[in-house]
Amino acid sequence: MPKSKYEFIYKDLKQKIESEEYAYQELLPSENQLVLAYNCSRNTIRRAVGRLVTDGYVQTMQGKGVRNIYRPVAQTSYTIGGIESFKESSIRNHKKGRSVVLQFMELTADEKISRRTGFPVGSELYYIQRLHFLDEKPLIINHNYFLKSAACGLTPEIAENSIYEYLENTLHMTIVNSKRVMTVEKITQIDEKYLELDVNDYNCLAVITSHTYNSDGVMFEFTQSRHRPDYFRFQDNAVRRSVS
Amino acid sequence: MPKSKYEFIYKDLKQKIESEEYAYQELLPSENQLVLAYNCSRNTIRRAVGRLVTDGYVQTMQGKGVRNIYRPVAQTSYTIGGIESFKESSIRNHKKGRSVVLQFMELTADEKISRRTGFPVGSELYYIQRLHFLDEKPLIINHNYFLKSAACGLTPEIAENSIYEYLENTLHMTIVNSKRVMTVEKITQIDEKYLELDVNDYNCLAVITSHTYNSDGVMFEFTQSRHRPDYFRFQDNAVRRSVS
DNA sequence: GCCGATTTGTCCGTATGTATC
DNA sequence: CGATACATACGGACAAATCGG
Repeated sequence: MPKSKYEFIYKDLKQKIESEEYAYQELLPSENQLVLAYNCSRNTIRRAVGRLVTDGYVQTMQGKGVRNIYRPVAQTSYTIGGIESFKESSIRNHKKGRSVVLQFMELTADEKISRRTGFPVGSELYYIQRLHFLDEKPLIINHNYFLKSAACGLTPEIAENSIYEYLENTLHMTIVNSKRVMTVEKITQIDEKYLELDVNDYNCLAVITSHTYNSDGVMFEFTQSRHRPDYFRFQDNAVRRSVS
Repeated sequence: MPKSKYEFIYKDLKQKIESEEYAYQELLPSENQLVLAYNCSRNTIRRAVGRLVTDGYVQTMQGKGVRNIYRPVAQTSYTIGGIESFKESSIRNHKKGRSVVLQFMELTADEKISRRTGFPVGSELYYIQRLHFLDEKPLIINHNYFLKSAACGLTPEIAENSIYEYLENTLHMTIVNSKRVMTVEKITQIDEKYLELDVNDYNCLAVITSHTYNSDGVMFEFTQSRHRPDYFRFQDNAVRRSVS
């Protein structure tokens, strides 16, 4: 049971679009029709449709209607979405995921770590290095730094399963948003070894650096994800806005 | 003059945050206070704040307030945002941009081009290859395919300046959204030549493939942007949603 | 070209729920 | 408990764009 009405409508419409109940380029029912169908106010419909717009599922046209522009994609590789744990995206991509903890240690942020992660000097941190497999293929090396005061009680066993599951379900933390930067970097010896790469083949990989915040407003996680280039794929839908 | 009230408030708050009128981690005035300050309804405030949330500028906390989490970033490299022309992002990054047209031709989509671009077989297209310089450094090679029926009248001269400016201001097209996929690919001889890369240094680059739609719902542009890896940087703010 | 019907966009006011302090 | 804050939802009004007659 979804907690809100507009979220129910959003998911219902999304599912109808994905199952091609509306054809590509077809107009959805008008807002007023949807108001009757879902027995709610126009604002509620508009909120649901707004999410579909940002998802790139539909586009709205003043005076005309709401057009379905969703195309089912052949997912040849691993796709990244919002904020997800590796476990969650494995499930979404219908693949079998497995994680191995390469390192697990506690440390205190010095000048160098502080510059790299954004945590203040002196912060008590967990540092975790993990290798993620998808269908038994090593695809991602993660370097996680968690603020000990926010993620206390982490163990290698938890890290092997799902850290987010622990933070959300056991510590009852609410993860809110994540600022990410994507770059391309040279591979290191560690990458080469664990991701089974050959420098003569690819000598770079895709790197996602993220600062993640919880509902207390504290940046509790800094992560660098290093992705095998031949399996990396990041999807996005951008909306054009007036050039101010 | 912005066309809408909420957009004015959004930009005003954004500017106040960027100029650090509110400190990092400080709470913004409550919605009710903002209602008084801007002399508008609470809905309007909430729309403005909602955009700031998706921008990663603030986070809202039920029962507490709206916290500023914006950090001014040292922009060492070229940053990509929403849907922008190269000219627009050059200006936003305060750099001097210049574009050179390497190829300009008209062609008809055959089976192979259709598979690559998503345009139906037989579509009349412009194919444009351009090299973009930033501060006289070659950073991006673009391969553009434009639907002739939507972008008619394109010339190499326009392509050298700004195609989007032509489409929006002369043809009065409204560009709406763009589905993008980011990957890492091996460099080609063309990349090596024009981007002045050395295979022994980097042998990959960042590739952004995009399908762009206008307000008529037609996919009028397919573009592959190939970015010099050492200057590529893509920023993003992701929001965590319930795992349905 | 004009008019009216339809549809989305913006804005308002209000009521109620829920979380925080 | 009450006051304050954000979250959800409703209903109404008018503007702006589109389309058909």
